[in-house]
Amino acid sequence: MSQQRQGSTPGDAGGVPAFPDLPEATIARLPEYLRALHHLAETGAETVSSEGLAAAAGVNSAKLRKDLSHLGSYGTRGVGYDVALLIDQIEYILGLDKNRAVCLVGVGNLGHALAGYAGFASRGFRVVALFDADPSKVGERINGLTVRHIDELSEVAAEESLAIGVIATPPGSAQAVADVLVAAGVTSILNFAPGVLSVPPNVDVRKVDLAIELQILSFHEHRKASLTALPGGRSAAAGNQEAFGS
Amino acid sequence: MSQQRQGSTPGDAGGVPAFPDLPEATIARLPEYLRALHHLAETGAETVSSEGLAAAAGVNSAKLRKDLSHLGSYGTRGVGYDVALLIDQIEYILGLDKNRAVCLVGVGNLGHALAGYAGFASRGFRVVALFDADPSKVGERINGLTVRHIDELSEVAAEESLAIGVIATPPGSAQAVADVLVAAGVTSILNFAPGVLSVPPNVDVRKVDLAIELQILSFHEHRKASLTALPGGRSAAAGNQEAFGS
DNA sequence: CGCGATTTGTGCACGCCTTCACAAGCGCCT
DNA sequence: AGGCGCTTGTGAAGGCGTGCACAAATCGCG
Repeated sequence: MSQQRQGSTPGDAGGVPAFPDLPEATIARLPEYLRALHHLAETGAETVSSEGLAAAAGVNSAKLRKDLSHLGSYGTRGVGYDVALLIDQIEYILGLDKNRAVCLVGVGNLGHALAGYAGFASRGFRVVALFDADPSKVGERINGLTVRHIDELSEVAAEESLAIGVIATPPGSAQAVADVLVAAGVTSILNFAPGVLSVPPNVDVRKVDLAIELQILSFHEHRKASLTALPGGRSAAAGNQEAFGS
Repeated sequence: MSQQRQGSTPGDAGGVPAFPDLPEATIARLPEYLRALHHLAETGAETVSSEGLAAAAGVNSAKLRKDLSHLGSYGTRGVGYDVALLIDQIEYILGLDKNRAVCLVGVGNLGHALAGYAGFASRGFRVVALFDADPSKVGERINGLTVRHIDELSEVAAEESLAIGVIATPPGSAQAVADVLVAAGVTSILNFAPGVLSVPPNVDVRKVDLAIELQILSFHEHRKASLTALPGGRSAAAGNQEAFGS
């Protein structure tokens, strides 16, 4: 994933710290740390060691310390990290204090589920509008929202300041929907449709392809099967995660 | 993702080629190449150049050539790659010629959608069983399958030689379900529940966390917002993909 | 048969990320 | 007040992945 970044924004206004220049790999892990921290906060923990948090997030403790060091020194040597403070910091960096509005296009099988997915609301995202191109779906109510026709997208975007759009349409419609989203001013897209989207350079696209995940697992199955059929009964370990007392 | 691998399996039985030692990054891209190749095959193309296939898959052509070179020389200089041959090769490597059986645990909001997701069946995976712990869900019919109680999982696994399990339960149940799957002999797990799973080293886990994807996009929104508020109106490009004439 | 156009396969250099190992800093206990 | 144990933050090394640039190979045409 070849994201690139360059703004270190040295002297900035207000009391907010300058926007740090985080490695992409770190960014991808921050949400995982955040989830683990929320879990710890619920159990009443005031502080965590890098070792403890790393275990809860399924990573190496050195990696975790380096990641957190990129956003400043919020730990205390000999003690650990202040859970509440770290949560605030990560949420600020991720921009989750904005309670971002998300719209979803494509209310088919998958879109239906996403519209009702509790994990979005509980982690700072509000699904504010549902769209579909199929007239027979327009008007349907899902989880308190009414499905609207995709032609209304630009109007809604103007009212709600939509920044993030989710595409859950069949592959053939994905590019057209992306074009509509971009035209409406959406600058971040989460795409569940297989295929490559073409968007302007200022728009971010992340892709989730469920079949690809299965295919990768299938490869490892194939590999494991061809290994166990051989002499050395090597354990052939692969990407696991550490324990996490449920 | 710290997968590791070591078996180059030098001299092997039968006519099948020795199992190559592919970089993890390459493996993750093979499914994307495969999808693009199928698309090309439908349009009647006999051969593709690395440039053309790379564009269709949204990657650099040099990267594509290096990836393909890892699985052997299946291209012809001056001509390109044989589409049908390459499809067979990639499907063999990914183990998709086995038509793998998949079971799904957790028939809630998301699980319901996954059970009916057409993208699985169309790409070599058969969802053969649905499970849930909630007695009120057991017996429900979804897409031609009947939801069974999770206690029956081990019996079904014995009949169907299940290798891949999908977890779509609430976070609190995910670890328990993983334990059941592992006990039943499942060695690959696709986990949609937030949190870290603890499994034996021979079991592969891939995680898909929809909220994390949104959080990463939210970060980029935050970054872009703090950049546009500054002097140099840099374009601030990020991970896009190339065109793909639909 | 030879030549030019085209495209693959790959050696090499560069940069990012991970991991180790340790110095610096903090709190607690005596 | 001093010392001791614990934990963070980071310098340095190594590995992995990417992309360039070019040699090697193949086809088609005259």
